[in-house]
Amino acid sequence: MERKRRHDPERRARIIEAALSVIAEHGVAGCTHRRVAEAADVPLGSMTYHFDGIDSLLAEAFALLSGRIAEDYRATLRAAPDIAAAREAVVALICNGPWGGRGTMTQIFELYAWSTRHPDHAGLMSGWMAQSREALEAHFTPAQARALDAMIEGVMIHNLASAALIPPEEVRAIVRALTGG
Amino acid sequence: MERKRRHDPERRARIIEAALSVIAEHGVAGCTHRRVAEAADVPLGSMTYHFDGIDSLLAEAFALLSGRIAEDYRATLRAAPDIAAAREAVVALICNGPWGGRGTMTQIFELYAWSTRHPDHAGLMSGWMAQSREALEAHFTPAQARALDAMIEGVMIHNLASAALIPPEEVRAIVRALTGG
DNA sequence: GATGCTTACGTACAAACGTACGCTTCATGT
DNA sequence: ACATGAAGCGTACGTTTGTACGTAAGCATC
Repeated sequence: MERKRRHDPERRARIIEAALSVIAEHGVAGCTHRRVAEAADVPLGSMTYHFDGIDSLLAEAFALLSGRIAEDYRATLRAAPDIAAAREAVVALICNGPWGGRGTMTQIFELYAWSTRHPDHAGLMSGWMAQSREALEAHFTPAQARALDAMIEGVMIHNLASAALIPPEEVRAIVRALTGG
Repeated sequence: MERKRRHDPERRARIIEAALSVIAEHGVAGCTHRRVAEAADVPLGSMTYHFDGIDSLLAEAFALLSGRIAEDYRATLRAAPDIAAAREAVVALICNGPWGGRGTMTQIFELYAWSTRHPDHAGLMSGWMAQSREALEAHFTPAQARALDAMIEGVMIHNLASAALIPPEEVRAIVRALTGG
């Protein structure tokens, strides 16, 4: 009988990471203890040891996802020195789109669906949006920030669905229209 | 031994309807034959009799959902006699929002997530968006239609997440900005 | 190296799942 | 009234699921 990797401090984090990738591939519907365990290369027993149940694992996974994306968002905008650059940053956010491939977008949809059905975790969605709005308000008025934020979301979804991407030039024009430039 | 309702021509449709409401409440993850059967008040056996499997039931349910929403969309826009009315129709679409309560939005997210993971049914999403874009193009230029379509999506999502709705006045301003009015 | 305490794992179990299939019921033609 | 075929249901089966729990490994202390 052989026991391996008893000491493995990254394990918990690796499980969460694995959960995200399982979600991307199989959705929340297919995110089972066993599948995640295999993806993370940990024994099944580790699942119930590290997490209180599948829902609590999902909650942590989604928290990681939203935190990560919000950070990306913030960083991109913070780097902009003036309004013109900020506008261009927004264009970049939209066009570089789902921050890491199609899978990320799937994860985001699953997050939306899941958090809508779990009022206890509604903060995942609203907090994230508050953060992105706040990041935008460093450069724009609150009303403009609201409009841009919604626009980013909407364009990304449409870009994902219809394969025919809205060209950057057009995105730029929209951003200009929304920010009175 | 008692047998009931052998003759029940609406049964198939009722099952699909029930599937949608189960999805709203439990997500695709919790959409099981048994739960749907109970919701539709039909015996479990009817599930496999009327549908080839759970995925094929989901596909039909989502098709119904998207068709229904697209129709709503089209009808609202078709009723507008001129540009000004069309703009107002768009505002109405956004503000009256999820066409039938929070549950509808959950269903839509689940549809997005599901169809993204099922390439065979990607047409559900892209077809719907094509339809709504087409409806918009009766009144606006293609570029404006794309922008409005994305905007509608984005604002609705944000309205759902953050409880603090974007006021109609502001929506009206955005629509005006996007359509050069 | 023996002891005791913490950490982590293997495994077993009940519940819930999707699905197949034989049998009942009904409508129809005679 | 009866036969017959189609339609629809009840049930049972093999899998997969989440989770609990006894037990083994690691580690500090002596």
